[in-house]
Amino acid sequence: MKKRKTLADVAAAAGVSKMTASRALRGDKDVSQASVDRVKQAAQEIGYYGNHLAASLSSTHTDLIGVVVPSLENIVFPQVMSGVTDALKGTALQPVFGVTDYDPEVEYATLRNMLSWRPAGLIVTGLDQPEHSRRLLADAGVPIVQIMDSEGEPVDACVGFSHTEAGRDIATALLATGLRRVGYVGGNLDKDLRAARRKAGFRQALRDRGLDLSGEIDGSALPQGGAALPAVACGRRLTAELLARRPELDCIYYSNDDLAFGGLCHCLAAGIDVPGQVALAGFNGLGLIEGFPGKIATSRTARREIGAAAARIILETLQDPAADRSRVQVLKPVISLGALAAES
Amino acid sequence: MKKRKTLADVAAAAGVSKMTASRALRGDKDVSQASVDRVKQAAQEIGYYGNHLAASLSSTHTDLIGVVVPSLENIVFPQVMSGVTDALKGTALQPVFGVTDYDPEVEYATLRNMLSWRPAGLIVTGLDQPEHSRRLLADAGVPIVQIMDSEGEPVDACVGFSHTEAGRDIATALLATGLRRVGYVGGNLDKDLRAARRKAGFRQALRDRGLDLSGEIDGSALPQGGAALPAVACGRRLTAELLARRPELDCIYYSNDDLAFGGLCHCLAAGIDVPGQVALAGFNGLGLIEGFPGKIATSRTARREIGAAAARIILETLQDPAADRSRVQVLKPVISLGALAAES
DNA sequence: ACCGGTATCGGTACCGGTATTGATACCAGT
DNA sequence: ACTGGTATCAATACCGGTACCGATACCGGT
Repeated sequence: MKKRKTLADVAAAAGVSKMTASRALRGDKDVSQASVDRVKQAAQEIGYYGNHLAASLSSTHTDLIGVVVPSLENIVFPQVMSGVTDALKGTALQPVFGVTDYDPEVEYATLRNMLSWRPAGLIVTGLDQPEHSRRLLADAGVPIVQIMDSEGEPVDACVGFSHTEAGRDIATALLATGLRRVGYVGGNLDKDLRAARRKAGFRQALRDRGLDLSGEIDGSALPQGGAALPAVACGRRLTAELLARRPELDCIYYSNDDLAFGGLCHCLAAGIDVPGQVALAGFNGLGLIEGFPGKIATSRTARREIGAAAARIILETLQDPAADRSRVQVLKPVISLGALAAES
Repeated sequence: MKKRKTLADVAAAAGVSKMTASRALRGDKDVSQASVDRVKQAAQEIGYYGNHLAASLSSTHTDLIGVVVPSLENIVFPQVMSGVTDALKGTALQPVFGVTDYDPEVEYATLRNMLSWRPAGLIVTGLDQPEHSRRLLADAGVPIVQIMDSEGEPVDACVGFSHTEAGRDIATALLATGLRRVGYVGGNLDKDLRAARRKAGFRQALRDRGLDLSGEIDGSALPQGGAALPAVACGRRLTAELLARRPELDCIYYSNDDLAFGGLCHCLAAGIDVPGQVALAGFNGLGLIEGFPGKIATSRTARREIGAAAARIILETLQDPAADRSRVQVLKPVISLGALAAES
């Protein structure tokens, strides 16, 4: 392989100094149009494309925005990433993604790794990082936006909503339609702390009315904890099990839409009327729910918007670091009861 | 904000030279255990975490693997990314993701951008990059793996399968069960060239038997081209339209599983027996198909495996650039006919 | 012709690390 | 005591750009 082209090559080819070539390519001023043309022409001809490493080291700043999410398998997070990407389109900033698998240690390592690239800003999922991660973020010296949550103290800024409240709200809405014997189906509560808070909020709302969960089951009931199973299939199996044990349930709350949808599949196959016989409620408002309009109640989260809003906060903070804006931005999920609404 | 810690700070705190500190932190040899301990201790105390920009510029190599995918909205690509991430876990290499929105110009820009970070390798979706992008890849001087396809000449290596063949194969399998009046529902064929090739292969297989598509429809039939609609809902609407126009169809092939699933939703709601009255076939083998086991035929693509295999090829090439291995690795989709198989 | 101002360009010193080479200390062997 | 080898560390020269500042050329005004 031939040696990589450097700015010096471009400069030589264009017959100008390195400095002028640098300015010409970056569109700096103080360069004659003639020089700009010659330099760009030369760069084009020899196939030069710059070196971000050198540029960033020299200018002591990058155009990178680190985005840390817990998972790629749950479509919600790619959608958040999409929102970030879209909001950054047309700006100089560029997103870089990292995945933590819901593991705080992996998260810490990912954050350290990202910071060692000296990003211009960081978007991190969740507010409940362990102390050492929080300190890392606090000392980073760049705008930090925590997303998908609003319960707790953000390191810097945050965009999201209260999961406890989300659980409480949908419980309240469901109870208002007259449902009373409520069950719960969960995924991996031990790792997904936000799902756990939704459940807690949900349960709290039940208790506030003198009720409680009339039955529950989670992924650990399945072989290998159900980890190997696609979420939809998992929800289907868990629902079958739960309804076998507690046929009297008139409502099931799931930790997310995929599971809830699996539940619907079971009910359809088993001839159980939804929501007449048993109502189902999920979380997120995924596209697959539209397949059976109205069948599943859900809280529609604004994940693309959250990603976009986070990106915008970073952008604005970089433009005007002084301006003080509200640190917490709440984008509350919108409850959709589907067919239940008509019945109530 | 206090000034960022540098290696010099660590060295000063530990009472050694910059060089020794560098070696100690990287685990190089020729450093006494006592020094290593002191340096690590010092780094820990002052909260030093390195600067990849400087390190990479200095050593003229990075641990970055660029991964370029067309979309994040289709869960298939996050799964590919997951496969890459997993395969790279435990190695020094680190994936960086880029999204092109199926736009060749965006792709070109993304590739240039990635290359200017001097990655150690590149994983790119598809084999049909335009000429200038191909040249960029060919001249990059790092291992390149193109994925999700095997038709055409790879720049370097590739892992995937033939989409033409995939379309042909499922057509053949469907026809073998006696189906004859076959329709097609597509998404954005104009941009997704691989989906277009599947359709072409599918159609070719029909023609080889003296048949042809008995009806077809695509996203452009919907307001805004159906772009705003979730894929499942889109499939549902398109299926309704197509079956209204061509009620005689006994089979519909979709450009992917999401659309096919939408079709199933329509049929269930409309009381159309699947696959008895009309058989449905999708593409990918997504988890949501498991919701109604056997209802939808599909070609199960090994996308996680493809991502992992691509990552492994890069790893091996970096370890031993000389070793010549096969440049094309085919991971053929596995056809699953579901309930159709039993009937035939 | 001389002056100051503007437009354009180049030289130098870094950015924060690492590869390389050279220096130092200490030891055993003879 | 002297030599050679080994272990450990430090100094120097970059990596490929950019910030900063000084230099040059050219202009109109007087």
